[in-house]
Amino acid sequence: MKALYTYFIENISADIRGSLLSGQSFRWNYYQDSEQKYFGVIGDDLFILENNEDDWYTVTTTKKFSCDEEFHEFIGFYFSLDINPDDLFPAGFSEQYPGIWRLIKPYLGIKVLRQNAFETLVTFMCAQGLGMNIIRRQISYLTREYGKEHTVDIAGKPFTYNSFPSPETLAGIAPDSLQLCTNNNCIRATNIIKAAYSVATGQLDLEDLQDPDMPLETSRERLSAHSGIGNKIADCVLLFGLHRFSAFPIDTHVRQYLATWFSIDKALQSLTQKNYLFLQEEVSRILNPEFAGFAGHILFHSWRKEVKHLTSF
DNA sequence: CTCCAGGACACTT
DNA sequence: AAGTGTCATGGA
Repeated sequence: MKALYTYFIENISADIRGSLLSGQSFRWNYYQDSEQKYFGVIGDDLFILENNEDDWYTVTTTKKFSCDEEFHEFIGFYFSLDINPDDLFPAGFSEQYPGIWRLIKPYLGIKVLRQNAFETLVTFMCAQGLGMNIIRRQISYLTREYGKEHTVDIAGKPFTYNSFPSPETLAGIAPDSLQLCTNNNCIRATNIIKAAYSVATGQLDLEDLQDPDMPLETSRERLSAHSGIGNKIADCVLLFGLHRFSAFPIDTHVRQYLATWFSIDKALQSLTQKNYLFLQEEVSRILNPEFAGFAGHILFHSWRKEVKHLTSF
């Protein structure tokens, strides 16, 4: 049974809810159905974030920090607080696209989380061609089935949660077993097991890919060399799991907003390799290339919420 | 029954 | 190299 520790976040300038529940992680949820309280797992630790007032949060966690400073460093890293929000969109963006700016303004506090690379890799391999709700369910199955279980005493009641399964664990299971966690898709289960094996054996070194000095194209090629990983999933892993904020994944929603908001007609044509790269090139002229993916995630979420009115997260 | 969901890949030109 | 069709599965 793990112990709990309490820390405080004071005056944080970030949209915590939006960051946790905008489809970049599927490991966070409302706690006890409270809109002000979120819980999730980072590594082997449970985190419960409770919004007190405005930008103040109480954090209850199984992770013991040696001091307050270490806690804030951890939070700052996870929520990318080191990234200046003013750098995300180029100067003049709000004047050039006032209509879009009005829609995304409530979401400018959303941060791209610095998540674990392997988790992100598996998560987005699962996500292919599925809706958010189903993805969430699959990841939940996956962690419950193969992740190490922990129990913690919360107000006298035992609360269980699971770590994300390790590469070694996933590498060693049978496809027809994992299939339950991949919407009964055996091909996808096989691909995930292969990728996990590749990570477990060191053939795919995710630490390497995290190196900011490695060209983005090289990182992407290393990832998409694996079956089941194309441009889009590779870019998602780069952005959400390898902390490469320039990586700009293009999916069905992104295509829609590129066409509607930025009048890029080619966004609606078939997404061939050439067209995919062309669209990224176009985007690099609209957004700040260094943070294209970061800004793109804000646009993505705004589009889903404000235009499509989707409630899944 | 049709269409959609944070696509990938083999197979023609 | 580039474009086109196919695959896969559950949910609305």
